[in-house]
Formats: sequence, C-alpha cells, structure tokens
Amino acid sequence: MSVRNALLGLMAQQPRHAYELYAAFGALVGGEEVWEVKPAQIYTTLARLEEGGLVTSSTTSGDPGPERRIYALTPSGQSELTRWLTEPVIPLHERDEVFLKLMVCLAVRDVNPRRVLYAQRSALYQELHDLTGRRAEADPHTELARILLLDQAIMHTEADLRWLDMVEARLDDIARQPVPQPVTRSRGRPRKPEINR
Amino acid sequence: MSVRNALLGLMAQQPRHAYELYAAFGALVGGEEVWEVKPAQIYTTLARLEEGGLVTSSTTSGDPGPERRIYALTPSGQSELTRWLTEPVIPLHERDEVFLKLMVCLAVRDVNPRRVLYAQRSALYQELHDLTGRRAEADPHTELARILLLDQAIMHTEADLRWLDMVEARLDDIARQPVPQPVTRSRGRPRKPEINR
DNA sequence: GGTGCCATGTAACGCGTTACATGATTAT
DNA sequence: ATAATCATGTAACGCGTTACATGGCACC
Repeated sequence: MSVRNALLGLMAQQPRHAYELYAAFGALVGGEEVWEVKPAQIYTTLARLEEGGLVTSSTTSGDPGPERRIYALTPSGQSELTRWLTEPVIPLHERDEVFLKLMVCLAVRDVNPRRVLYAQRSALYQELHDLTGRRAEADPHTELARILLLDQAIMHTEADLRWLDMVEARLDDIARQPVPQPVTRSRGRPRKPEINR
Repeated sequence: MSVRNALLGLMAQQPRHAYELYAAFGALVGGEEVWEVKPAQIYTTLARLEEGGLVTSSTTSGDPGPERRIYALTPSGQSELTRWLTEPVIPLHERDEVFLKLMVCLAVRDVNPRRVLYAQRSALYQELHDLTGRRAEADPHTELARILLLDQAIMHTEADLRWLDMVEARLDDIARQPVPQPVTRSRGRPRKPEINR
C-alpha cells in the first residue's frame, strides 16, 4: 500500500519510466538499504495502477537506449495521491509477533516464555546499538530522510525494550499464581474454548 | 506469517478442527476485536500448511454435528513451531507509512507536510485516549493478553507522538534553509536521480 | 572480454482481504 | 419461527516476495 502511493507521488513530480521510479524511491527514503524495494514490485505495481486507471503509460521508442514506457498520473491518480496524503494512518499496533509468541508459549508450555523474552531482548539491544551507530554517522544536512527514519526506529526499539521489561515483571507476578490448564477439546458440539482463563 | 505459526501452537496443544482454531486464536489474543482473523484465512492457511507437510488432517464423520477435518501437527510442524518460538523477531521498523507520506510531501510540494503531521498527531491522540480507556477497563487477573497488548500499543503510540514532535522541530529547521529543487528527468540514458539532495 | 549497472519484464508463491455460498444446531 | 452462532469452504484480488530471463551500455 505504501509503495504504491509513494510511486504516485513520484509520478506527480513528473512522468517517469519504471526503473527511474525504482531509483527515485530509493533516493526518497534515503538509500536502498533503508527501505528495499525489488524492481519486480515496481513493475507489478505499475501494471495494477494502470489497470486501475490511476496512471497511463506511453511507449517511447528509445533513441538512444532501450524502449521504455513513461508513466504519468491520471486525474484520478492525482486525487488518490492527495487523499492518501491527507488522511491519517490508523496505527495497526495490536498486531505484534512477539506478543503472539508469548501467548503461544504460555498456552503450549513447550518453550519457556523467558527464552522468547531474552532472545528478543538481546536482538533488540543489538538493533538499538546498530541504529544509534548509524544515526551518529548520518549527516543532518544532507540525509534528512535517513535521520528521521533512524530516530523513529530508535524510539520504537526503546519502547519495545521497555515493554519487554514490563512483560517480564508480569510473568514474575503470574509465576506466583495457579497454573492455567490447557484447553480440552469438547466432543460433538464444541464451544468456543477460552484459553488461560 | 504470525497467524500461521500461532495456529501451529494451538494444534500443538491438541488436534483441532478449523473453526475451533478460529475461536482459539481469538481467545489466545484476548478477544476477536483485538486481533481480528477472518475464518477464510484459517481455511486457506490450513490448506497451505497441509500442502507443506506441517500438519495432517483426518476426516471425522460428524456424529452429531457436521463432518469435520481434525488437523494435527506433523514432526516437521512441531520443529517449525519451536524454531519460530526460539528465534527473535528482527523488527521491521524503518518501514513506516507516515514517514513515507512526509517524504512524498517534501518531494511533491503539493500538500503541506504540516497538514500530514497535524492529521497524524490528532489521530494518534485519539488512539491514545481510546487505548488508555480500554486499558483502564481491562482486568489484570483474567485478561493478561489484552493488558499486554494494550500496554504495548500505548507505548508505541507515545513513541510515535514524540517522534512527530521531533519531525516538526526538524521541519522548522529546514524552513530556514534553501528550497530543494525538483528532480529533472535526464534524456537518453538517465542516471539514478537523487531527490532533495 | 568481463564486471557491473541500466532496464524490462514473467511466473509462482505466501499472506491477508472481501465477498459469496451453504447448511446444521441452539437459544429465544 | 427466527435469529445467532457454529461450521465449512471457494473465488478473486492486493501487496509483497523470490527466482528467473533477457539484453544494452559503460568502464577497466
């Protein structure tokens, strides 16, 4: 979804061909390493956009160079772009993989939840170290995009680490509670099972 | 990816049929409203898991009730589950839609970046208010999953709000800088364009 | 002559979504 | 009766991925 709309923005600047969009996207986000997009995605996305009437393409007999398709926004593509820019993103937190892992651990009692916790924590510390290093190297004058993204990533990672601490504290709490029983599947007409009740 | 693996966990508890997995997933994450999964996803995911040899299904002539397929883990499904639980999640921050919107705004100069900023900020405040309200209502003794997830969401939202403040400060800074020129497409053999250099 | 970037795609798959269809059982 | 929930799926699409294939041009 994001890439699609960013492409609309780059075409709004001026019509471009596919590979140019690929390169421009990399430049927009501050380097291909930061937000990697595969060329294949550009081509398939452009095909869908054209199919949806948001862009049109005109073939140019390359001279010099190979034949290219130049993609340009249609009016509906333009309005789609401003719509995207205007409306806020409803954050889809609440869908976290680490959270799921912990819940599965508590339900399955096959792997110790602390193991998940510790593995995650050390991975996040590693990540934080890496991020702050890259942040320190970035030039505030020429690499605005990279700076903003790294700052955001650092803040999120710190928040994740604090959350892990909180989770561990809660695990300590429930360690002194009775052990939850695994769910038994009912026969015939099963009721909706409730886990860790 | 997450749902797939959580299903493996639920089947590790005991073999289950599709709708039971659907219900168990809802219970696992603390309510369907929290992490909504459509039944269709369960069925298609189970088909892929069986195709991949991670689960097997046995048909039971329902008596009473309709005919069902009971899904159970295979050894390779079991090892896949422990693999997932053991390895940490490398966080894919660095792919944020709001960041992309801001970059597109700066490049396109069609919508004011502050508009994006303010829309996002008020949406996040709204979200934060909503989350803290739900958090206050949750019962720490019976709704562990909901509590953990809400705490996480709250921390992330706060981090996002702080980040928006930082971004605004940086926009103030560059407002006193020379305006970046839009990229012109080169002819013949275009070089990789660099935006907002 | 080879390496590497420019440039264009296709095919197939994974995850998730919406929409649709069908029918059994249970509670009111 | 009828509404809700249980229960099972199919079809088609969107976004993203990996892998593969092809060829031009530039530089060393």
